[in-house]
Amino acid sequence: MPKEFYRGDPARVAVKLLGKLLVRVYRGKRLSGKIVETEAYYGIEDPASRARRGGNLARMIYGDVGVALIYGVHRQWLLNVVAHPSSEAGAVLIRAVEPVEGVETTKKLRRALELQLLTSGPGRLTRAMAIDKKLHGKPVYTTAHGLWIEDGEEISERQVAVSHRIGVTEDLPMPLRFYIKGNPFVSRKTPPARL
DNA sequence: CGCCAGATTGACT
DNA sequence: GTCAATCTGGCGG
Repeated sequence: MPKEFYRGDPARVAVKLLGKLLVRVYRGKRLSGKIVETEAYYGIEDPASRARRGGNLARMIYGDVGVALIYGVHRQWLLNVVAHPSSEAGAVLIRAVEPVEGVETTKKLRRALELQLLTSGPGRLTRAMAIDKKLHGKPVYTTAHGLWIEDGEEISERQVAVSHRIGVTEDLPMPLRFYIKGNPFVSRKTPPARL
């Protein structure tokens, strides 16, 4: 996807990412997965955003679009892509993918788990696709760094389900999690009641 | 350098 | 269902 794809409201970009193919080249092989679950995050006005904590991540959320923003939490790596309209702030968290290419390699990275558990969760998919801090800050609109997003399946509006974001302690009033209805690779947890 | 909170996961009372 | 392991990033000293 070209860089301009990521210039838009984070929630809108999050929806557009559903069905796209996340591609990682690992040891010369293509690992890929169809994106089936995303969440949108905003700037400091968003209580769940890393931007609120300041520092480098905040600068990146307010910075150039289309770059991978990867940070660690609970010993996992979380993959986001910076996405927002010009001179605003935001990012999209990739929460789950459906394995497409390189499933065997992916299984090794995750040590023989059920297929369904390989990539259905933000920490799971980064591990399964060997995505870590080395890719932090790299653009995903070129194939130059071994991580990018390709066009994929067309998803119609009625296949998209929305809910509140998962795991956040304080959410915004509007639902910002988007996933493909009925897809078995969507992470299972139910979103907590919002405040 | 030590402290704390957390966009999670998986093991277990 | 509950719960703690374990690590990153920000911040204070």
